[in-house]
Amino acid sequence: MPELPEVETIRRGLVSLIVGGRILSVETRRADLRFPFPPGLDGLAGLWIDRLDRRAKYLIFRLSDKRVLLSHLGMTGAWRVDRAPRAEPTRLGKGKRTDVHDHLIIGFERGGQKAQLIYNDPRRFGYVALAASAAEAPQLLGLGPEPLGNGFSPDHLASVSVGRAAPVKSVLLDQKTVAGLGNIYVCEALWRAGIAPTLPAGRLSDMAIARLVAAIRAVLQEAIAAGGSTLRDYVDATGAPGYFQHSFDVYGRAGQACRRPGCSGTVQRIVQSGRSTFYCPDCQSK
DNA sequence: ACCACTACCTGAAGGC
DNA sequence: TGCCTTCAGGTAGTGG
Repeated sequence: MPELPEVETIRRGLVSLIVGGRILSVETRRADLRFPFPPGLDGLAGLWIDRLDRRAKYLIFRLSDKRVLLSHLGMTGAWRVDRAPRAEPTRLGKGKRTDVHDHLIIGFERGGQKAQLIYNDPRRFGYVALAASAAEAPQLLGLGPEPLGNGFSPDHLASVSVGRAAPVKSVLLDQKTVAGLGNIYVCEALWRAGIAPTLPAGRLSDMAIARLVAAIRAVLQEAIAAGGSTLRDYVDATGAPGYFQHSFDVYGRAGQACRRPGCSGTVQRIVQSGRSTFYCPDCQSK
């Protein structure tokens, strides 16, 4: 599901619902997601949620004892807030608020009102982790710069591309290169920059690198403004879908006409490193 | 160090 | 209706 724009959209939606809240209880519905739940989750009761930040595709819940709860959403992870208490599992039938894929339920109180912060993840590729601080979270070490921050520059992309034989598509998907891109936005950015996804990263010209950095920034900013992209099941913290999928130029458009003015090419689907790549061979040539 | 491939898990969609 | 195959927003681990 979620690349940087979707995670950022979820973060923004959750902030106004949970920041300032006090955790009352933590319930896990099964022993593990992709990785086992960390021990001591129930020990979070009594702490306040001071802030909610994002780094790359991770949500960072900052707690009042300075610890952080990290959340990676994998392919299908989602957070939502239920205002009313959930129905007990014994109450079945229509209108039930339970879901077999609700794996983590954090009860909290905010402004005198009780609510639940719920993590749902059908495929369970996501996970949560606890760390003494964000700086000490191993998951965040080694991540490349934020694509919308100052650390992501043509110079940076050029320096990590030197000598690389791997296709530029694969290098951009590597979170050590730049943190937060996924399959959709890499395809879209390469199309905007007019660069073939198969080009070895080390053969990018300085001009191409400059176009690519600008394209990555632009597509992510536009996607955030649109609330992310909903392919099948992604929704934000309030249950609303994104709508950037209507702006895709290549992703999911195999066999359709290239949208670049003056280009008469057809979008192709190929497989790189086991993942679908969508591009126009006619205008993505360098 | 680099690169490609596989596994992890569930569900939706399409073909027959 | 149902069975089977393919595909899906990610990434950690393995082996060449």
